[in-house]
Amino acid sequence: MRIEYVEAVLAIVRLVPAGSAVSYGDVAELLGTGGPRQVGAVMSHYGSGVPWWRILKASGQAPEGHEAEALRHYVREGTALKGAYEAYLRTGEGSWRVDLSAARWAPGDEDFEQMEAVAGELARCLRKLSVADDGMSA
DNA sequence: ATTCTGACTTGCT
DNA sequence: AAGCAAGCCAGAA
Repeated sequence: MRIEYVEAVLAIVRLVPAGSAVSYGDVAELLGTGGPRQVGAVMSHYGSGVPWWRILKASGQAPEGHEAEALRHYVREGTALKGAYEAYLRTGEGSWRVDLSAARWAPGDEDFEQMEAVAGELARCLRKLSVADDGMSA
């Protein structure tokens, strides 16, 4: 995992406002590089410093192993939820999910600008690196 | 080079 | 709703 890629992912995550969320696949798409699993890998290893709970599975399920903490954030931020989350808060039992159809982040014009800047910079770095690789193999 | 693994997704049961 | 298989992208062994 290139450090440039990690930084790009984290930059996108920081743009997601409280109360909303996007899927790993969404981030990958915005980035234009890699896939959902790459984004997941970045969050797994480097996500502790950003609002990681705003990035989740396309199904709306919180990241494995962090459901309880994520739910606290959702409730505090007023993120749209569906299912028996209240019961989960009390007993730790029951299934619930983020209602992505309602909470999914809709980037504004300024957001697009920043994302484009991030994606562009990443693309530039990766292009440079691939050129270097070609040089090595030749 | 090959195989395994994973904070993923989608489609099918 | 829940489980499963396949597809997917990359890093690690």
